[in-house]
Amino acid sequence: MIMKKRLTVQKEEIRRALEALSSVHPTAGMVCEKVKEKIPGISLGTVYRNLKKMAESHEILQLDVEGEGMSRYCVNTHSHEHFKCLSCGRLMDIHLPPTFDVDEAGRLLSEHKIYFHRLIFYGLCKDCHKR
Amino acid sequence: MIMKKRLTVQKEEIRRALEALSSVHPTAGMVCEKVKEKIPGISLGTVYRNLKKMAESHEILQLDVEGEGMSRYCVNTHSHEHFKCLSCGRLMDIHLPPTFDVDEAGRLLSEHKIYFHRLIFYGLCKDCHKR
DNA sequence: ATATCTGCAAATGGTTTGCGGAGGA
DNA sequence: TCCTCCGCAAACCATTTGCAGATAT
Repeated sequence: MIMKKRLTVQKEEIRRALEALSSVHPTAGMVCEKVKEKIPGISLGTVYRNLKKMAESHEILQLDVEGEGMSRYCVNTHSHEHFKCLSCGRLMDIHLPPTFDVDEAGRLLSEHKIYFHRLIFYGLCKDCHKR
Repeated sequence: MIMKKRLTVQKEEIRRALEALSSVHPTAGMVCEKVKEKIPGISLGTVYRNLKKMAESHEILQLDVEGEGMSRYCVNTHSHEHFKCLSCGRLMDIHLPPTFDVDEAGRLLSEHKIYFHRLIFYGLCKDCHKR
């Protein structure tokens, strides 16, 4: 049972939107709005379907932030962590040094086979903290 | 505007259920079923309302595991991390050594004020890995 | 006494899905 | 042509909420 993947303009634009919005870590709805600039007729269902496939194939990250009722998506698959500001609500990237290997620490401290992790910090961002 | 808290049997039993089910990291529905053994008439709405308050006041942890459509709850507020087995689906505790200070690493590597974090590892648990 | 809490049931809202038609290979 | 993908709209389902009565203090 071979499942051939097709390249559609919708899929391309969804990826493009994810990249354009990467700094805000968009939700499915935000991605859909962005794609509408190019494809006004795009449907939210299509966006969800594609995001789900991309997340399952590890092309993108799906982030479930505590307290938010919806998922955010991240095109940056390079190892990095996230920070959520409890004041302004922004979700930002944080890069830990390679010497601080989270997965490796988990492997050393448990007998499980660890594939990947999700780490989100919560607090006040630099800007909100100053005020 | 003072909001006085009342002690109700529902609240007590919800906490008791959370403790009894702590090893499985129960969902709201599971907590409700457990409480029904003592209070058959308990409503799911009451369970949700209490869990939400407890999570907001940091009495318990609310865990949003990737791919699961619902929250899990954790009474253990001592510092620890979680591991989700992608095969059997179990969510387990992992204890990292105090020397591996996740929050401190975040503070050092960013200019944000970090209050807490959520870290979940994904992979194959010891049992599933053996098979 | 009275303000909070509960049970009930309806509403909410993000996400999924069935279907018939469109379109990529 | 064939089969996957799309748009549409309804369905799903975890969670929230309005209301009237119950209850803790």
